[in-house]
Amino acid sequence: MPELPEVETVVKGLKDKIIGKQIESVTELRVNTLYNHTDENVWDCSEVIIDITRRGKYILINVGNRFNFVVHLRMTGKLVYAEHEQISPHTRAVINFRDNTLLQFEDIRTFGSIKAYNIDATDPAILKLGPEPLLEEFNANYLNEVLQKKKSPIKTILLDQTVIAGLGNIYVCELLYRINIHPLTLGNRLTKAEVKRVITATKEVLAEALIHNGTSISDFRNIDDKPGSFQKFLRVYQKKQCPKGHAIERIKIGGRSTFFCPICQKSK
DNA sequence: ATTGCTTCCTGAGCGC
DNA sequence: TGCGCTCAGGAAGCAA
Repeated sequence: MPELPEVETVVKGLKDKIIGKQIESVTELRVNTLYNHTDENVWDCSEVIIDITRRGKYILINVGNRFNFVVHLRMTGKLVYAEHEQISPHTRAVINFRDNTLLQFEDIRTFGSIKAYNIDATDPAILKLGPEPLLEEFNANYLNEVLQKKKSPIKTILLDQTVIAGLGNIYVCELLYRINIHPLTLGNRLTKAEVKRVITATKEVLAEALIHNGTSISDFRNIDDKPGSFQKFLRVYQKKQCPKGHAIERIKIGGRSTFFCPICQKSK
C-alpha cells in the first residue's frame, strides 16, 4: 500500500528514467483506468515529459507544460519502466514513448487511476489535501488547532488526507507506537506535548522510510520492480511482539486494522 | 458540520 | 486437492 515514502520513491525513479521523453501514445487496457479531464485528445499528444512531482500520495507528471497526468496508486498500483513491452494480466494502461521505451501501469485490485488535467487545473481531491508532513507547515500549532475540534480517534484523524497528506495505515500505526500514544485516544484529548510528539514522530518515521525506499508489504515495488526495505524496521505493524517483547494487539479502528502495544501505548 | 459506514476489486490465506 | 469464506485497504459517496 503505497504511502508517502513509497510514492516519493516512485517519483525519484521516474525522474531518473522518463524526464525528457516524448510521448507516442497512452493506451488503456482496462476500462476506468484513464480519465481525460482536458478538452483535447490528450492520450495521443506528442508532448515531452517535463517533470514529475508528488503531492500527498498523488504523482503529478508534467506533460509538455500543458497537462498534468495525475496518478494515484491506491492499494496495488505500480508504475513499471521497461525497455520492451511486457504486458501482464494486471497491466491497466501503458505510456509509450517515441524511443520505444514505455511505462506500464499495473494494478491488481484496479483502484488506481491516471487522470489528465490541463496544467492550470488539478484534481479536486488534491486541492483538499492537508499540509505535507515533511514541510515546516506541518507543525504543532497547526495540528493542535485541528485536533481541538476533533472527537474521533487520533488513528482515524491521521489517516484523513485533508488533515495531513500522505500517511497511510502502516506509518500511522508505527508513529503512534514510537510516542506511546494509544490509537483510540480522541483527538481533542491529546495534550500539547503529545501533539508535539506526533509531529516529531511523523517526520522521523517518514524520513527513515524514505532512506530505505519505502516499505514493501503486500506488493509495493519501485519502477525497476525492486522492493523497499523499511519493512525490516517496522515495530508494530503486522508484528506479534513490540521491540520490548510485549504482545501486540490488533483491533479495527474505522474499519482499518490497527496494530499497537497495550503496554507501551497506554494514554487514552 | 462532522463522523462513520459502505463500496469498489482481486489474490492470499485459512479451515474443512 | 479444491472449494468457499474472510480479509486487506484509500478515498469517494452517502447516511446519520
